[in-house]
This record gives sequence, C-alpha cells and structure tokens, in this order.
Amino acid sequence: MGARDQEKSYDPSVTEAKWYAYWERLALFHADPALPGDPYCIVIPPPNVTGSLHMGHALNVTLQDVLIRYHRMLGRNVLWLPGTDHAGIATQNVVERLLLSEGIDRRTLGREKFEERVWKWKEESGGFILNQLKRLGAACDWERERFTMDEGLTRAVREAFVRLYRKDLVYRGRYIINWCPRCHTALSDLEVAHEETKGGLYYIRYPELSGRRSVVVATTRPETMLGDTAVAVNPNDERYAGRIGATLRLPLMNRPIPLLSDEMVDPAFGTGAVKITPAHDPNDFEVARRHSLPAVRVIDDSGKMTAEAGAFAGMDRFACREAVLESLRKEGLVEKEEKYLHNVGHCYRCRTVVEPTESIQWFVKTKPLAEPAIRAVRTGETRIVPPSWERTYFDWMENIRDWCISRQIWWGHRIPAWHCDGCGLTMVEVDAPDRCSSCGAGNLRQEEDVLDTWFSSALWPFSTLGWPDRTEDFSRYYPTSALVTGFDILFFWVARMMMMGIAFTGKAPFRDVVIHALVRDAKGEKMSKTRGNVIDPLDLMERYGTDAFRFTLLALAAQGRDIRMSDERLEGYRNFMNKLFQAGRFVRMHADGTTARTLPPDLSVVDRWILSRLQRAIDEVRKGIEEYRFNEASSAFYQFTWHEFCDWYLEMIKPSLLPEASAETRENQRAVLLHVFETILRLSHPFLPFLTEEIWHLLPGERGSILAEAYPAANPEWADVDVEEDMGHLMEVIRAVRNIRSELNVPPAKRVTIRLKGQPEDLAFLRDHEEIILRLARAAKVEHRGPEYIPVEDATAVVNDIEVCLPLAGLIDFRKEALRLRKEIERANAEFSVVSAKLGNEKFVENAPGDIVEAHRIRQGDLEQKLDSLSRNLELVTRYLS
RNA sequence: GGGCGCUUAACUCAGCGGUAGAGUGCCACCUUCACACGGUGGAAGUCACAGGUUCAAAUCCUGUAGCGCCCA
Repeated sequence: MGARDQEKSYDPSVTEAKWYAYWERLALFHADPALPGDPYCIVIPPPNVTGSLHMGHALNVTLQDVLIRYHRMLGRNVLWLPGTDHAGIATQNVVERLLLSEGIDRRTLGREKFEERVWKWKEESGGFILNQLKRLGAACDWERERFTMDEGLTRAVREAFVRLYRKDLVYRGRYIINWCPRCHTALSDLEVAHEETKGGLYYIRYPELSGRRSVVVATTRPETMLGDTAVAVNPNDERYAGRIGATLRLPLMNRPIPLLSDEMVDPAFGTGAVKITPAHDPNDFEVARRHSLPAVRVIDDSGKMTAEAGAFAGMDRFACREAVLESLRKEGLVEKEEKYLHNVGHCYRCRTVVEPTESIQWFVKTKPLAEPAIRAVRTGETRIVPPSWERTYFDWMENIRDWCISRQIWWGHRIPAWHCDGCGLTMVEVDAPDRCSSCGAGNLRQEEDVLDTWFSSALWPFSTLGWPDRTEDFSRYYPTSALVTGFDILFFWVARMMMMGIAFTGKAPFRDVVIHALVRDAKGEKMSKTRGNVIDPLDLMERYGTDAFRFTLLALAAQGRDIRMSDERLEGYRNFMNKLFQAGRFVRMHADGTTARTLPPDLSVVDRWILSRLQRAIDEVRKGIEEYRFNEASSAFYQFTWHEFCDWYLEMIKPSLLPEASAETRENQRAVLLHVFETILRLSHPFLPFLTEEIWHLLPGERGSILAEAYPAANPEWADVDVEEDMGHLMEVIRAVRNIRSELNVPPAKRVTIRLKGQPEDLAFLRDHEEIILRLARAAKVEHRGPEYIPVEDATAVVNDIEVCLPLAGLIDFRKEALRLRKEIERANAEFSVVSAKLGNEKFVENAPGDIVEAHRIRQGDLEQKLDSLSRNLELVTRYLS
C-alpha cells in the first residue's frame, strides 16, 4: 500500500490534477472521422470569450460530458466540438471599459486600432473559460476548437449572408428598431428585456387649430410629443365621430397635425385618442406608413433631444420628459396625471431603457425560414426534450417577426455589402468587389455595420464542421446527435440554428434538443451579480471535488425543474465519493494481480444476488442517460452502490475473503468482487470521470484509461428473480433481529440466539446461509423450531411465513416488547383493512387486472398470518405484565 | 391579456392510475479489522384546496388559491 492509502478519506485535489492531462496525452477526446462506429456528435453551446464559468455552464457542460463519455464507451465515433463566441456587444463593452481605464475613448482610437485591441485582449484572456471546462473534466476535442470570428467561420458567415440576400431572405430598409442609446446600436426584438416599471400616464390636450374644441391624448412618454405628426382614434369610436380630418395644433411645437382614424387604436385605452410619433414608436410607425405621415426624429443616438425638439434640443430624454410636462402644465394642457405600471424595454446587455428609433438596418425575412424549422419538430426529425418545450418553440416560430441583424458596433462580422457613392448601388458579395457593377466606379465603401452575434451562432452546428466546404467532418458528423442547452436561449439560438441549418444543409442540425433548467441558490433565488448570490462553480469544485460537484448537478437535474444548489447536497455527495473510494480500498485489500478478471463458474447465492441486482442497476442507469433523465440515472447508481453493494454485499462476503475461508472460496470471491466493482466504476465513469479513473488505476492488473473501456451492458442471464426473492427474505430476517435488538436495547456486544420458527421447507434457505445471519445479526447461534414452538420468553417478529424469535430471558423488558408488538400489529392491521376493503369490493375483483387482484389476495393472506402470530405473541408477553 | 410550470416528511426534491419514496436534518445505540465524509435501528406525510372520471387518484379531468417563468 502506498502513502495515499494511509489517508483516511478521499482527497479529490490530488486526483483531479493529473487525469485530464492523461486523457489528452492519449488523445482520447480526439475524433477521427476515418474510424468506424456510428457517429455521435455534440457541438458545445459556445460560451462568450469574455465569460468565466458559471453554474449554468457547469450544468450544461456536465450533461454533455456524461453523454459524450457514455457514447464513447459504447463504441460510437464521438466528437464533442468546443469553442467560443465573440459576443459582439458584451466583448466590445469589456474592451471599451478597459480602454476607458487607460483614459482612451474608442472613437479617438479608431475602428482598426480598436479591433486590434479586442483581438489582443481575446488572445490574452479569451481562453480562460476553456481551461475552466477542462477543470470540469469536459471531454472536448480541443484540436477542433473554433471561434465565431475565426477565418473559417467568418467565411461561413459571409457565404450565408450572401446566399440569403440572393434569395431575398436578407433585405435592407428603413424601419423602426430597438435602439440602445448606451451601446449605440440597434437590437433585435429578443434583445429587449421588458420590465415592469412604475411610471405616469399623462393626459395632454391638443387644441383644434380652428374652433374651440380639442382632443385629449394619453401617453406614458410625453417627451415624444415633440415628434408627433398626427393624433389617431379608432374609426368606430363614436366620441370622435365627425371630427376625423380636423387639424390639431401640436402644443409646444405649434405644428399643425391631423386627427385621423386607424383600426390599430384601442378605444378602451386612455381617452381613445393616441398621439402618433412615427420615429419613436413601432405601432405609430405602422400607422404613419398607412397614412403617409412624415416622421420627425426628436431623440438622437445618445438619447438626447435633437434640433427637431426645438427649445428642448440637447436635453436628455428623461430630463426632457419633465421639462415638457412642466411647460404643458404652465399652458394648462395637462388634463390628468395617473400613476401607471407598464412594461418598458431595456437593453439586455446594459439595462438602459431602449429607444424605439427609425433607421436603416438589415433584416432577415424569417417566415420562409421558420416554416421548415417548425416542420422538422412536428415530424420528429428533431425531438425537443422534455417535450413540454415544443409548444413554446411552436408559438414563437409561428409568430416570428423579421430579425434585425445589423449592429452599429465595431466588434463582429462586418456585413459583406459595398455601397457605391456614385450611383447609390449596394453590392452584396463574399469577396470585396473592385468596382461598382453598375456604374464602374472604383471608390466603393464597405458597410459599416456588423452582424448580430447570433447570426454567426446560428451557423455554429455546421460552420464548425467546415461548411460551406464539403469536409469529411461535415459529412461524417452532421446532423449532430444532441444539443444541450438552457431554455433561456431557445429563441435566441436554438430556433435560429434550426432555421439556418435547414436553409443551408437541408437537414435539421440536431437529432435531439435537450433543454435543461436554471441553477439557483439554496434559497431558490436566481443567481445574479446584483443580488450578490452568485455561487462560483470553481469554488465548489475546490471545496467538494469536481466529481461530487458534477454528481450533485446530475442528481438534481430533474427535467423541467430548476436546481437549487446547496452545501448540504454537495456534502452528501462528497461523502458518497468517499464511500466509493473506501470501497475501492476494500477491494484492493483483497484483490491483487493474481485475481482472475473473469467470473468463476461456481457462484454463491450472494454473488448471484449482487450480479442480478447489478443488471437492474445497469439497465436503470443506461435508460436514464438515454432518456436524458440524469437524476434517475445517478440516483439508481447511488442506491445500488451504497445501499446494496456496500451495505449488504460487502458485509456478506467478508467471511469468504478471510484467511479462514478455503483458498478456492477466497479466490472466487475476489474475482466476483473485482468484477462487480470494476463494473460499478465503468458504469459511473460518465458521471465521475476523475474518481473512477483514479480508482481504476489503483486496482490490480495492467490498465489503460477507463474511458477506453466498454460501457457495461445488462446481461439478462444474470437476472435471477428467485435469488433476489430468497435474499430479500434473508435480509428481512436480519433486519428483524436488528430491529428487536435496537428497540429492546440489547447491547451490541451481546451475542444472541436466534430461533427461527416455521415449516422446515420455509427455513431451508435460511439454514443454508446461516453464517450470513450469524454475522450480520450478531448472533451466537441460529436454532430452528417447528410451527408448534411457543416463544414464551422471546421477543418476536414475523417475516413472511416464519417467525423470528429472540429468547431474551432476563434481558427482555416485557413492557417494551408489548409496545413494540402492538405497534407492529397496528401497522399490519391498517394495511389489512385497506386490502380487505378492496377485495370485498365486487367491482374491484371484476374490473381490476387479474394480477393486481391476485397480488392483493396474497398480501391479505400474508397479513392475516402475520397478525395471527403477532397477536398470539403479544398475548404471551402480556401474561408477564400482570 | 396569452402560454408554461410549481404546491408531496422539518428542509430540498423524485414519483405522475394499483399498498407513499430519496437525500439532508432529527432521535437512539455503536470508535466491529474499507469508510465516523461511517454503521445499525427509529420517528416523521388527510401528496395546496374543492369537485369530477375510475373498481382504484399524489398520479387523469375541471375549477379555486398561492408562488414562479416566458411572450404580448
């Protein structure tokens, strides 16, 4: 035994440091398309280059790693493709802040220099999160690591953009979009987070230009009135009948604007009259289109009022709101002010209130792309797991709106479009054109805008495999097998990959889309920096070990439910890791290099029992993984390993391992023990990569990586219902004795005599395995008695057809024993009446399936007999009480 | 406003038609030669509420209440 064996408990820090490098050295994560085996491929959801590992990643990566290692051990040709996302706005923000700390504004630096800085930053700190993935054990093929801005992916992005443009699925136009005045860019609808905000609803009077009448409009954003070009009412609103077409005077600006009618107006809101600000409201923009109204832009890119805002020019939009209200109040034009709760859009990157703004942007026409993506899920080409998410997917896809893909930032894929200032032509090409194809001018200007990061992410499942080239990887591994991701990016990412994947390859990119939940803190709160309740996964790995951490995530990963991460849970599973390690130590104490690696021909009942139970465990674990029910897989493993293998099997076989046992018995026992334990290790390797690899190598014999071993397959030949039943019975007897001992305070050291009362044939199995009972029930001897035996001074319990009697004359407290028996009787009685009531019900006997009725009959018989024995014994005991 | 989910032992959660389960915690006993990050035994639940379907409901249906999430 080495020095490490002297340590009392398992220390993960030593173990975890060495195995990742070992796997890499053996190139076990490297995929080779030329090798045989059904392909199994996962592309990682690329984390932001700016990011560091958080709980969400940890869960996400652990689930994928389980799938990858599992399929690897099944002999599939496995590829797990890693990489990072350039995260346009987020990364730009990070580097901007960095520059600012040096006192540099990016605009003074200029675009090219800025981009250089970002690249430099990326080279220096970008790979951070990938090392953290290694710490988690992620079996990624690092030789295939990709970045959304690398050369290949950039080419894929250009190719995709150009193809869509040529199919009229990408267009450029002037529309109203969501503008972030802080990030200075357009955002897609998805990037706007609606938050309920307390505000005011202001009723403002707009006088008619002629006459004394006026119209009162209600608005939450008074400052936009400066850009109003109309007031609209519903055509069916009788309050305004006959007044449509009137001209109003826009207060403060003194501009004449029309009162018009449009179906869009909800007569129930406010006064039924709404102001129309085409340049700063999406609905108003539509109304303006229908009525050919002009748009007046009063808020600029930074959220300040433009020259069009007259006296308010240069003010911040929120300050302007107050100023406008103040001016209106002075003029007596504010009719009413109400407190109002409404949803306000915020930039999902920086939380700034988004400003709807009219501008020229690039869009993807999504409807034609969405249809086949819907079909792929409807037909089952792609499965969404759990299926409860399908509805959300369909709802969104069916109501999809065009996707604004241009961003006014510097970090990202620059849109491959060139404008000719001479003739105004815009050319969209993969490679930069020399001259204008229309007028021949040479001074072309490339589009300044970059693409939404999600545009490149949408291509990830095939761009990473080499598309648009016809690579070996692509033909071997596409479509991929599973995508594992959180529900929060179902629309952002999954939906768009589905659309783009089908559009460019004709096939949906995934067989299965596995949606997992959110990781919360112990109180169930969402982790956030502002709340300050963020738990660092690396800290947990440090404290409890990576395997314990992974196992906790898996054990808690029930479908459709969020995970609460707590120290209690982690501690429990850390203990389990230790348990497994100690079991390994036990195995090593007995098995050595001479121990056979195959099962001996003669197996004891105990061996046949554990092998039978093992098959069941293998089945359950495999089924759990196959169905993405990771909690079921991990708990099946936990239960079997701890409560069957360690608690019972190891205790039962100890005598066969002692020097007293015959050499043959001992050798056979060692072989079975080693076999079962090795199977346990292989079974749990996908969950516990480090610990299993460690123990694997500590076991005797020449060993390579456990990852290269075959995953256990259940062998139906080993399943043995009869042995399980007999052993179950035996264990019940032991439990009964232990229970009596404990309840009656029999000292642990006291060796008792056990009398088993029953028909000889019912006692036969117990007689054959008496040594197990002796050992585990701490008994001196086991005696057998026929049904005529009267346990006068015994404590008793009933197990199926037999009675377990402990003659405890002098030791027994009859009051306690009577209490114990009464409790037992009460329990049996309760169940007896339930079962009897059912059997007494004719309809139950008629309608319930035969086997269910039969089971109830048997149960009733058992209980009857049990009650009989218990009451008789209680009677005996009570005699001593009087 | 539309949609989804949750409510089961003190806590955190599985189970989702056929006798209520786990982990942690709690109580008692035990330093037995793998493990005190342990062993053995035990206590603990009208499965949110109200109806309905069924021979049978924690499990299916309808409604109510509370909590949470997504979309508009």
